[in-house]
Amino acid sequence: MSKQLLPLLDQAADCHVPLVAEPLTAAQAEGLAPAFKALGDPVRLRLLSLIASHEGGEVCVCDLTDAFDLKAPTISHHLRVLKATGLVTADRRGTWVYYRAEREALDLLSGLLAAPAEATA
Amino acid sequence: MSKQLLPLLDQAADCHVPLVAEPLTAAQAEGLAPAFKALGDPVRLRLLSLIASHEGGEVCVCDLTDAFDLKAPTISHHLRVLKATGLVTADRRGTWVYYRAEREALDLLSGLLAAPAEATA
DNA sequence: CACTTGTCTTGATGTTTGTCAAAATAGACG
DNA sequence: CGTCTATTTTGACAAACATCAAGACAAGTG
Repeated sequence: MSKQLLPLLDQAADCHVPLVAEPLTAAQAEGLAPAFKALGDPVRLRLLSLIASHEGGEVCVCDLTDAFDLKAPTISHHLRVLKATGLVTADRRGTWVYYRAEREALDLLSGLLAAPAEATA
Repeated sequence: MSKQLLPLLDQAADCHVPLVAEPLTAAQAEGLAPAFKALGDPVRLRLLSLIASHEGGEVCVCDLTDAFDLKAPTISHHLRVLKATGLVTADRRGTWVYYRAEREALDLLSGLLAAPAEATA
């Protein structure tokens, strides 16, 4: 119920209106910026894409590590950033840890950038 | 014609498919990340929102400066970042410079995060 | 041409960030 | 319980960043 799926997006959850429609408040902007910042790194963007697009909805870290020329700690660091914003969630099952994309968070951000219903000139 | 409305989003313009649908290539991610990074700062997020939501579609820098507790050079810096990614365009008319949001760029990013047509489970 | 106002550029500074090596934790398997 | 693999945490360092003061540039006004 009061599950906190979107840690950093929480306070901003009340703005389902595109930022094109009305100016964000300073508080909303501070709540939303970390999510975009998390997407602002090529590695994290690919990580999220790999996770979100993977069949079954979840991916083992071991599979993610192989897709990059980066050491495991670096991948782990980026995953933590994504997790901190609520864009993904982690779930350990035995030896392996699986990451899953949080569509709710993606929808929030997508809607924020979308055009407001009507026109697109 | 070959107008370059989306400087940094240019190379990534060929991915109109949500990142949920299929994994981004490294090149696509590198092309897109700067745009999200530009949105990853509270000040820039508010700036974009102020510009995009303003009646008439454009805003004078002088109006933007007043909305923040920041010096003019700082605002100018953030506007330049937004401009470099193609999220906004600038246009000097006489004494004042007007900024305008580039809906094409916003649509691209929004679509990238959107769910792929069908389900939303 | 001088003066004023609006905007941007340059240079400097303290903070944040991406990356890795080394060490720590978590679980499986003898 | 010891050992092996998977993942995370810690610590360190260079690169990138946000911010400002000072100065430069643009354009309108006397």
